Amino acid sequence: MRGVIGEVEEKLRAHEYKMTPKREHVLCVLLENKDKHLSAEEVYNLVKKKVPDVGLATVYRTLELFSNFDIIQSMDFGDGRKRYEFSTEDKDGHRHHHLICVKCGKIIEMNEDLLEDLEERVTDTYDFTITDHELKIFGKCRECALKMKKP
Amino acid sequence: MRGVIGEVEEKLRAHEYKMTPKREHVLCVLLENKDKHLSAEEVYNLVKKKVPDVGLATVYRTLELFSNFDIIQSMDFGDGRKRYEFSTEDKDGHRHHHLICVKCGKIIEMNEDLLEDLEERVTDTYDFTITDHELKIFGKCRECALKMKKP
DNA sequence: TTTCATGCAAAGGTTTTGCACAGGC
DNA sequence: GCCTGTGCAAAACCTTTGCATGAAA
Repeated sequence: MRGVIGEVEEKLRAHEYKMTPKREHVLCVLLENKDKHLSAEEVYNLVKKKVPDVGLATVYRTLELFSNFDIIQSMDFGDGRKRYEFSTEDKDGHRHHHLICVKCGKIIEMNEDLLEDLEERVTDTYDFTITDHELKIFGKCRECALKMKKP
Repeated sequence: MRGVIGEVEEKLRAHEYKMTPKREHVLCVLLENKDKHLSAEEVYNLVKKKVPDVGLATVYRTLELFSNFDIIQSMDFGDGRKRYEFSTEDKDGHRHHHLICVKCGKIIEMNEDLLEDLEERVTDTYDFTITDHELKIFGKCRECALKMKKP
């Protein structure tokens, strides 16, 4: 885990930014919540627990900074706020994808890269140079699907 | 084209809403810009050209109304505002997908439904009942890819 | 007359920005 | 001392809501 912080520090330093204690706390919160998709305010509240004198603006600025260097990813599930997640990209730099339950809002991650052949077809058909893709699948998770059967 | 307006009118009436002149203008603007992905404000400005006394709130309310009845679709390309498009869904109710040029912002539509086998795999693996999906592919369009070669 | 639609202005929620101060090199 | 990072508050931005007016059935 320490190693990750070091890596990020290097990435930042390479662009003339420093790894400050506040930034480290933001990063830690994101690392401790790899499975979640935190909003800026959620990150803010979690950081505040450790460092009460942090400002919301700093959190926003830090998230933007991390996002610019692909340390974290910002995403949007259509609820009016951005959500952030520590980047666990594969070697191709692709995001992983999400199953979004329209009933309970649960978000399930798919780590597979299932779109390779699709990419090929797109590249051929549209003459489009793909750098990334994002797939959201909406539906009902098992629990909610079961609930629906017994109303 | 007239037929479309009639269809929408029916859909609305089925839910006890009326097709008013303002709503019709909003619909027309969306029909006339099927290929674009207009923001609420862009719709507002276009409607204003025809009916100067329209209010922004009405446009928002109308877009919300149409959206609820799947007459139009709202989507999000990550630029902080929702965009709207007249629904040209296929029979399965699936959205079509988008290629988003990260250089010029151009959005190219893919009307194909390329994800059928993927859906099967997801259903099997995650026990997830899919109702819809949304795929965004980021990259460079041909023009921008060419520009990049001669800097 | 009763109901729904609308314009305007205000409020709401999220994110960004301006500015002065603090802190490390 | 200089430069970056930071907190606070204000602003900006998109969207929603309240309310009184207006149109329609």
